[in-house]
Amino acid sequence: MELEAATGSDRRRGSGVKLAYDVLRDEILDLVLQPGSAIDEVQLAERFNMSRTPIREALVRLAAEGLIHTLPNRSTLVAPIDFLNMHTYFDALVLMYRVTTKLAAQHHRAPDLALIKEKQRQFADAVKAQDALAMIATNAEFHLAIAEAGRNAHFVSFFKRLLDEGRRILRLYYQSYEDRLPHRFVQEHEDMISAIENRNLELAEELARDHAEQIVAQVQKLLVHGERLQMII
Amino acid sequence: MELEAATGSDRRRGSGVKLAYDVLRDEILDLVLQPGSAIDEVQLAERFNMSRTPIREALVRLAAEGLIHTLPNRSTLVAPIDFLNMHTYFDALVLMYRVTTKLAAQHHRAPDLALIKEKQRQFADAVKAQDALAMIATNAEFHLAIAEAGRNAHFVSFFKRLLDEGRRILRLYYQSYEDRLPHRFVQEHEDMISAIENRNLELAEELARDHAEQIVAQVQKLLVHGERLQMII
DNA sequence: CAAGGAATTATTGTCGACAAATAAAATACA
DNA sequence: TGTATTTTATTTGTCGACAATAATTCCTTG
Repeated sequence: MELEAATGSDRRRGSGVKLAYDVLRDEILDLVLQPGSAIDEVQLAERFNMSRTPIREALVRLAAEGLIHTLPNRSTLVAPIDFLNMHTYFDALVLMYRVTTKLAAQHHRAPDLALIKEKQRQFADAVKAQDALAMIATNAEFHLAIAEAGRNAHFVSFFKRLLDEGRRILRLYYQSYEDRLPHRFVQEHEDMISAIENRNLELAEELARDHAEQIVAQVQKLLVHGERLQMII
Repeated sequence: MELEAATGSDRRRGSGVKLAYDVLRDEILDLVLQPGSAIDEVQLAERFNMSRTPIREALVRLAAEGLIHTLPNRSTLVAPIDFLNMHTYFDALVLMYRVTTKLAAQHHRAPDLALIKEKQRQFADAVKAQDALAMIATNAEFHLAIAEAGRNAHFVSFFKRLLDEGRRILRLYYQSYEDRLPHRFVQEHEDMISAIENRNLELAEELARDHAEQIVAQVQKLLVHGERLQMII
């Protein structure tokens, strides 16, 4: 039996940071790395078979996105989940759901709709398969596709950031529940698609708001009951 | 006559990046660095009397904020101003004006209001003094103070980013006009403060929207006329 | 003389090492 | 025994150097 890969790291020149960044980002958002836990540069450097320089660059980028916090001259740690101000997050999320969906109804073109429906199919499949992780991912992609159809890059990037942050929260949600409820979301998605397709701006926005508040209510109900989540803070 | 400072660079340990970041950011936003122009790392390293490492970190952070673009293995350049999609920027800006002002009316406390009024005084002074740069800066600070009073960190950071980006556009605006119009903005600010103080959510949002659209209209009127601005693209 | 290819140059991405700053441990002292 | 102080150790921030990639120049060839 051989050792894995070993030092045979012939990566292409600029790909080091991207690799570290992507992996770390996923691990943070999928709660593989505990919120609040410390991050060691040298350890990461060894793990990824590269020097500290590209690791640091990846960390700087993650810090810029708010996914890690850097204490000067001291450790850097995975950003904690801010349960106290959760409602501000939901406010922002609901607003972005509304705005992007409305804009999609206004500005979408044919290929946009095809992509949105494709993502919806994938989401439905994930729900059918009761694959929580896939649900979270495809749901985010679905709404991001809608946002793209709205053709406002500023909203897209802000929304994307919120959805990322939300991955950590939803992860907790799906972990706790037994994956029963999301069927309802599939139908709500379908309704939103119809509204977008018919260019019914008001309806699209209304459905998006209801959909968002629906999810928010579910998650909040869980958070109130589940003091056990406090463990993770 | 002596040479300036020379290599006597006793900065404190983590301050190098911050210095480079702050200076470059200001120079980009104040149009000292032309949008689209190239950035040379070595040159910056010499200028700031430090190695390329902290310079690179500053650049990575600026790139994360969208203020510079990095072409892999090639030069990095100051982010161009996207005149084509300017309307999407204005849409986002108007929405954030509305949302943050409404939230401020809802959640502000006494010290918030004091800070807002303080910023408003500074803005009025800048208008009186016809100091365009000060107007831009204090106006941004005024609206950011309002956003802070709204107590939603997500909105604050998004709004901050938009206002930063806007500094470059407003810079063009104030450069071209002869600094005559802004008096009107002072009164509009006063009205917004009153609405916030009286906790009149609807009025606050309405005034903020009008105020924002007022500014947008001014800038757009300029941009339509001023093909000369295309030079800067 | 134009076009394609080879050599040169410039600039970035990565590395290993060192030094400053902080945290932890060990020691001294009341 | 508990607190203050020195010592040690760990970890970050910075540096100079090297290597890979792309841009540029120069040369060859049709």
